[in-house]
Amino acid sequence: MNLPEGKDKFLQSWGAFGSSWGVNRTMAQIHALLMIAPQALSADDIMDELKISRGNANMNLRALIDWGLVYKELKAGERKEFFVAEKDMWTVVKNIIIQRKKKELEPMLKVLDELSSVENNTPEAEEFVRMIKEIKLFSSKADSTLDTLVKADSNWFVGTFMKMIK
Amino acid sequence: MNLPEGKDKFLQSWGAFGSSWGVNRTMAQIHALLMIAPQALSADDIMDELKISRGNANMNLRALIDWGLVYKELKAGERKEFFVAEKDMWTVVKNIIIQRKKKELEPMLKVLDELSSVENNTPEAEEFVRMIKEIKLFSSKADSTLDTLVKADSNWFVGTFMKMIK
DNA sequence: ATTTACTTTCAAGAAATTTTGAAACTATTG
DNA sequence: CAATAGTTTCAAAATTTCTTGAAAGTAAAT
Repeated sequence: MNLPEGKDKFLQSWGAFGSSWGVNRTMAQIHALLMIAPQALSADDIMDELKISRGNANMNLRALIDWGLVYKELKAGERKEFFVAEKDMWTVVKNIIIQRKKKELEPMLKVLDELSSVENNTPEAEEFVRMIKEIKLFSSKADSTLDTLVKADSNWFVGTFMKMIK
Repeated sequence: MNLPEGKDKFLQSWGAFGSSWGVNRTMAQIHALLMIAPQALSADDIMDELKISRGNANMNLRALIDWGLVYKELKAGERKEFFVAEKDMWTVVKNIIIQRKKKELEPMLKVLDELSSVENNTPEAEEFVRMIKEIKLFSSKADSTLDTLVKADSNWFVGTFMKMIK
């Protein structure tokens, strides 16, 4: 396979993959494009390569920057902004975990906490509270596991953890 | 908070939570409803409680059964089918991992494998292949970590792993 | 073999999400 | 300060995803 074919296939697949992971197709594709780019790209480069509008490129780039997956780069003497991807996969995954934990898991934990104080006088209410508590216990464990994972460094993940579970 | 309020809040939140995790809102809500139900529910019960159509209920129930998150239950003397949720959270999460790994991670690994044989003669192609290989390495590790996790039993997860990383 | 009870399917409609593009905005240059 | 180069915003359009409901399907009961 040659480069243009390969690039295209990667952009396609990464886009599809991303969209099943809570990152929209274009956002994932911009990230993919920047990951394989040997140097920083401008908004226009990205619009050209992915055939997307300026607005779309801009909005998704901002989101990627928010998530810590892309950085702005200013080139001396150039007026435009250039963009580079965070290329370390461990950092990429870590940042995604941080964002999604904050936006999804933590609010859920808060709700579960409120719900575990539902009056449990009937058998139905009893079952409800029992189940909520089980879910809460499990979710808190997942939450703290993720905290630890995020604090751990890449070497720990690829080294110790992998050895341990093998 | 009383039971009806609590139930409602849980169904709402779990629906929203699910939809950011690749499970559609209704599918997550049906699962939530069945998790807190003290006994098996019929399709009509589910339609009533969630105010959804028969078709919707049926399709999402089938999907939940496919994923191993819900079971059919036949009651003696009853012609209708009843449904119960898998209530063990570890099994729930495990089954979701199995499904998503198969549908999302594994195809991606296959693509990455094909892409790592792109001709690398130019600097751009070299960077491409280098990056693809890094992503592939990382993804294979994630893949085998998930395999191990799925094989491990609940106690291992809540016990050993938690202790180790704490 | 017909009725009755229930389940499944799927095309069309509704809703949610994403994308566009042009106008507004900001900052640099001459 | 006017012109130029570039960025941001956001309402409307396009696309994708989900839901409905009625018709078709299945199978137990009479």
